[in-house]
Amino acid sequence: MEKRLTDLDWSLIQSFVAVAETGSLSAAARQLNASQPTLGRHIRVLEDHLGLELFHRQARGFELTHKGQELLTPARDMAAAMADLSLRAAGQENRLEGDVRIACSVFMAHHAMPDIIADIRQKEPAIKIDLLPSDQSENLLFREADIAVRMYRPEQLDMITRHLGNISLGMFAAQSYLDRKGRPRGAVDLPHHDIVGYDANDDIIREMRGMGIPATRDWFAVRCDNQSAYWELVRAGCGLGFCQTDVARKTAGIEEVTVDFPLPVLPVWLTAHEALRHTPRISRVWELLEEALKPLVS
Amino acid sequence: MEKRLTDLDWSLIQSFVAVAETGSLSAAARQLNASQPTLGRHIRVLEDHLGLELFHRQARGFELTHKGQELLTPARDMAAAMADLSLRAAGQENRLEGDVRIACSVFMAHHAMPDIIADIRQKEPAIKIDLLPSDQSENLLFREADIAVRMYRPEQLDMITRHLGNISLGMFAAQSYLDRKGRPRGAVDLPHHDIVGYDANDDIIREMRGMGIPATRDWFAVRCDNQSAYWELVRAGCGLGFCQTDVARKTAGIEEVTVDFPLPVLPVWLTAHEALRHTPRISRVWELLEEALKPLVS
DNA sequence: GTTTTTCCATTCATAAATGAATAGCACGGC
DNA sequence: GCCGTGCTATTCATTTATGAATGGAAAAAC
Repeated sequence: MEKRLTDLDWSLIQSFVAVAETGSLSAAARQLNASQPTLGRHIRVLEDHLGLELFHRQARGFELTHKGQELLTPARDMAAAMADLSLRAAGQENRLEGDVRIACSVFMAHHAMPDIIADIRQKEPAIKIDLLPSDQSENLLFREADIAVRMYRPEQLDMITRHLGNISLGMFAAQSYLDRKGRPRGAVDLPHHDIVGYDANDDIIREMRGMGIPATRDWFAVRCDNQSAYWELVRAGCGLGFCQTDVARKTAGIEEVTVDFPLPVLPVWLTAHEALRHTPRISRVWELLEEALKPLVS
Repeated sequence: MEKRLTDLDWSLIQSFVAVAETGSLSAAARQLNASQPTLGRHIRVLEDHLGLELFHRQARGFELTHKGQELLTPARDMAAAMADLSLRAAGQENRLEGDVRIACSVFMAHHAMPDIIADIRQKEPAIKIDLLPSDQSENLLFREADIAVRMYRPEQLDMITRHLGNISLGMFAAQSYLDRKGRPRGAVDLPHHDIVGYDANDDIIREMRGMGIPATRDWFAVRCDNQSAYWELVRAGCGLGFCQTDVARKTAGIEEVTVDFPLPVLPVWLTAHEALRHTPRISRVWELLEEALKPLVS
């Protein structure tokens, strides 16, 4: 016998939102820490229950039908209410234990954060840390992360932010490269050198052009968007490259290259959701992060 | 390992709302068509996950803590969004089959509705009917019923309503009673008769006083709030009683008593949620109800 | 004061859900 | 054109959730 709509299991809507937003059962399964057959069954059960076809089945995923689109609005309202609830719940917790999720750049995840997190783990063994390396702007609103370390001022509402200071950048190269190609004495020498650049990411090009240096994509003999791999390329002698001075100076076999133009600094911000400011494990980790990051900035 | 908050199963919130609003695991289980141990586990899992105590355990049920109260707001937002979603889904259906839930008074559920529903079932075998006898004002907003038959003008927003007409009332008694006690000729004779009245429900008293008849609770030798039982009491000869004239006239062994004061009429309204007006099975049942109820009213 | 009723917590057999494994398909990259 | 990738659908062994049964407690009814 067909059940009433009020008997609909809310977790089916949870699955519906995930599939609608990711575009596939597999991606939704990864997002919800479930499996692809499970998500597939949830969508089928939901469609049978509502008597509606919510998705067009494509070879490479699911696409919302118009009817499915119509239902996504209230479904997202449920997701927003759920996020609100979990935020309020987290804000009320008083245990100095549990998980804390920290988002930061991929590069920082490779360099500064491992030692910092090792330190946090020693000081607070009951707190477990999830590290989210990402060069995209995390949406803290849905609590994909509890605390974020940012290189730009966060502008979301309801967030607490603190500017810790600035990281200076420098231009560096492997000694092996410099021995082979010579040491540039200024901007005029740069066209005679190999420079490691980004691929699709045009941050460097825009920054150089902003300084009056007519850089183009062709200037870069080696290009890579992954910042950690980028640094390994520089270290391997592929050319000149940019790096945070504190990281570079710790790297063996690397020399700082004199530049006669000013390089920008990177601001470093800590940010977290305002509702969590008094959650013991969040405020404790914030404290420890601040303590650890302060010496790295000016 | 403790899971992230975003991994919280939304159906736990569904259970949370039900327990919060009903005040007990058992009542919530009945409401959600689940079992008491299941609801108990859901609340425990939710509390463990959030790290919060949401309810005080009482001997006769669960009472929200302050923290639980705080979370009820977003939890109810989820419920509201779910109701909106299921309404939109229902509004989009195009099948002339499925369940339709009809709410009406207990009395009507006993008398007029069985024949009407038998007729609907014959005409539309693919439509299944749930009948909700209730003398309380159902909240159609959360779709406890799809269509309601009302004796007062529904005033909720977003509803479609139609006034079908009015049911007339009369005063009746069993022939056996009248043979024994005589036939009253007017209001002046009433104090010499037994009248079947209500118990806690003071509708009759208020109505009589409104007509200038100084009725009190003591006037009624037999009192019962259950309207079907009430009518059986009248039929059994317990005294004079009020009834819808169409129902009374079909009852063997019952005589209408002449009264020299006007009795009120009962308006009959059909009402349903506006969003469902084009849902085939809803509009079909509405049609059939209207067709069947029209002859009963003037 | 006693009995009845309603509730929650616990146990465990059963039912239902899950996910590993797999096949097949279509698209994208080379 | 071929190969690799990512996807969905299906099957079935395993895991997990459910609910029947039960005991105990407290409140309500008599």
